[in-house]
Amino acid sequence: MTPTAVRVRRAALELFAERGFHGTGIRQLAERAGVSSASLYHYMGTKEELLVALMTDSLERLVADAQAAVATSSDPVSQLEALVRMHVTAHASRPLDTRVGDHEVEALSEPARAQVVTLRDRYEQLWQEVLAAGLEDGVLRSEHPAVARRALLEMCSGVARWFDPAGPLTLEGLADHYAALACRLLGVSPPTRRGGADICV
Amino acid sequence: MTPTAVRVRRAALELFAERGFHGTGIRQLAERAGVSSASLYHYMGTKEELLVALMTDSLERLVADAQAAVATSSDPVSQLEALVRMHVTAHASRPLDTRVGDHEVEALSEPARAQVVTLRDRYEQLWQEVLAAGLEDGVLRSEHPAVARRALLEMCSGVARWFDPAGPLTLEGLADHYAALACRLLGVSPPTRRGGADICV
Amino acid sequence: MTPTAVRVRRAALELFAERGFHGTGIRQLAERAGVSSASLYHYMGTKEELLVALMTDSLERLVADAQAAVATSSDPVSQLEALVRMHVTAHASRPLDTRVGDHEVEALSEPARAQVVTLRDRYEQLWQEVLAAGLEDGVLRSEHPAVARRALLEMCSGVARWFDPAGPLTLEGLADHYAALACRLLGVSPPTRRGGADICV
Amino acid sequence: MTPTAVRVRRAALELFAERGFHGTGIRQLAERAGVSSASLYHYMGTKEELLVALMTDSLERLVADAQAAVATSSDPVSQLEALVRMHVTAHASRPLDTRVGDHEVEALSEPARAQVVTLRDRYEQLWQEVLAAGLEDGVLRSEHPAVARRALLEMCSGVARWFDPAGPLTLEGLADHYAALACRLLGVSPPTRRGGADICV
DNA sequence: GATGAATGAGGTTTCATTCAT
DNA sequence: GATGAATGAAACCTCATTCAT
Repeated sequence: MTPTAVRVRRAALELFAERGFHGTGIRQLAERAGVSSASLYHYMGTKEELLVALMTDSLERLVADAQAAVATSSDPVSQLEALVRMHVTAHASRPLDTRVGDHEVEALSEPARAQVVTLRDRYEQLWQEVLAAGLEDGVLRSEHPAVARRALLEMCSGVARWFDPAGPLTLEGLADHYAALACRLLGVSPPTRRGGADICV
Repeated sequence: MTPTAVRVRRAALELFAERGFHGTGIRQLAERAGVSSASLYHYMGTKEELLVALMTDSLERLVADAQAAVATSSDPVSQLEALVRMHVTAHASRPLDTRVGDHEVEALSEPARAQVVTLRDRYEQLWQEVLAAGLEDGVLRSEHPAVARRALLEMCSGVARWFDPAGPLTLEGLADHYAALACRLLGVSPPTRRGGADICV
Repeated sequence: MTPTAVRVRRAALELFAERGFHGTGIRQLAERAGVSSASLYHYMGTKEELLVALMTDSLERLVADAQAAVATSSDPVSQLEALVRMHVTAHASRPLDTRVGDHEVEALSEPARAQVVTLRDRYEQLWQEVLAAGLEDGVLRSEHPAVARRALLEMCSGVARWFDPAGPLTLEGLADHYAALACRLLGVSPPTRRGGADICV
Repeated sequence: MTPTAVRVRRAALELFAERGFHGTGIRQLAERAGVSSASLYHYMGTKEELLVALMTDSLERLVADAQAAVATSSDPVSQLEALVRMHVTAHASRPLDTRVGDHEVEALSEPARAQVVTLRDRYEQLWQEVLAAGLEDGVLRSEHPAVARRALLEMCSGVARWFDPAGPLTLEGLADHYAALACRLLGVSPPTRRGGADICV
């Protein structure tokens, strides 16, 4: 990718996150990227295809990272912790990607939307499998697993909307925090883990 | 409000929630409301003023309900529980309102945006006051109160994106669930409350 | 149709005939019709749909007139003469319609093109049936009927490109001329018709 | 001309004939010619200059061939037959050239249009001179010579729109056909020519 | 109260063309 | 000789809005 191509994608990411897909004009995009609006079309197909590219890249990266997270262990609790840490870190460090991914699915028309939704489902499927394994093993507990999964994801995704890297919390600290919270949410008894350290949620 | 006026607001709420403010055209609005696009202007000022009205109504109701929730008790823990129950119930039962309120603030231009942000801040201020009181009293505990407040709100607001009234969970059950979760998030020792019942989060 | 709608169609007909469909801009169209380019869209779908409407109307009229012409007699020679007179008259008096119909079929995209081609084929089918009947009866003669049909049509259609109503020839005279010519082209022996008058082609 | 230059001209001829000058984009041209759109500009001036070149070449060839046809004899009837045979052969064997020449004159801007029209007029002038000589000699007869000339030309040019070299008719046969037809059109008494053979038109 | 007609501004995209490499 | 990158102008079309009826 040429520097200009990178600038175009960066501009799109910023503007789609700030103002939404429909709220972003092609001319604003061009201005932010530092090219003419006609030149934009060397680096993208249509505005929508640009959105699809951004979403697809972001989701594919998330899926790959999730697969890697799951692969670190065969213990559902450890897998869940790894997923949460990865998810929170991703959302805190790349909030633009995730905000666009979360808010602009409705802006896509078929068949692009179906493709993106498929990717997102694949990602959530990984969480579901880990949760299901943990619930079957009895190391995780929940009255409403489906609800718990969504609540957990919403909570973790929320960091993209407020986390400030210049704030008092490091990415590492944030990930720790949320991993512990996830365990509580799913009934993992804390004392038996990590030498019983006093983890304040 | 005449029936048509109600239909216009309902249509706007649905479409702004579905497709976003910028993604909704005045003609779609008219069609959904069952009037001509010219007639729309008997029931609203501009498209943006319609959005402002929807947001303002929704937020004012939320603020009023929050004030009522806080007034039910002078105990910070009870107040927090009441806030959570109210917030979750509102988001689960009126997801369109809250989705519009959460996503479309950026679509407003000044000075409308400032007004809406002021209302939202007033709402969050109520949470902050309850949390601050609880933390000072020592009945709530948190390493990072600001983080905890936002994480809690994100988690609770999330229900607007997934709660299904036809699903297995009642609004009541959902509110119970989240009230308990909020307590855990803020270090309220469960055994001392409600006769030590085993509340599964 | 409102006066403005008529002006829009007239403008389109003139410009599409003069400069071609692709050579005519929406702004020229608007200017010629005396409306703004945005107002144009009250009277048409897209530019292409306007072209389709013009072509369809013109062809349907031609087909109807051809059916009427054929219905005037059961004698193939008389039918052919009626067809030629009608065709020549139509092309001489409405040259814009026929020029657009002849030149701009390629500008259409599917499925509109197929519809228009179907109409045109239906029209030519009428000629073919008359010719076939005449050939079978032996009152018409041709070495290459298919060639004769196309040559005849081309010759008759050509008047749209040069006939001048202010010139020395009346529409009536023109039609006479071409009817006689068609008879010669198809081997009708002139002496037996119209009392053997000296018809100069 | 280099092979690439030939390919460019061939591509332009095909596309201008298929889709018209305004309907053909520079990028389609490049693709059909197998070069980049920038490279196109090594082989042409502007798109319009390319059209002018194609038309000029085609018309100059036509003029030269017409002059040669006229030079074959001093008998107006023979000259007319030679012109018709040449014109029909040209239109049947090079339909792209003639279609572009016939349809795209309007696409030219001045002064190019004037040049092309001058060439076309020079061509038609040759026909007119032959017809005038024949009429004066009394070997050709027509009520409306101007009409006859245009009708004759339209009829002959029409072959470019339908002649199929793979069809039943050879170029030679086609030329014979049209030469005989032209004679009839202009009142040449057939019996006195070619030993009175029964020429079926 | 209701709407068809109208429009200036702006939407996204494509145009023919140039130029540095 | 060839081309990727770039662009001003213009393409078609839709926008939110107004107004006479």
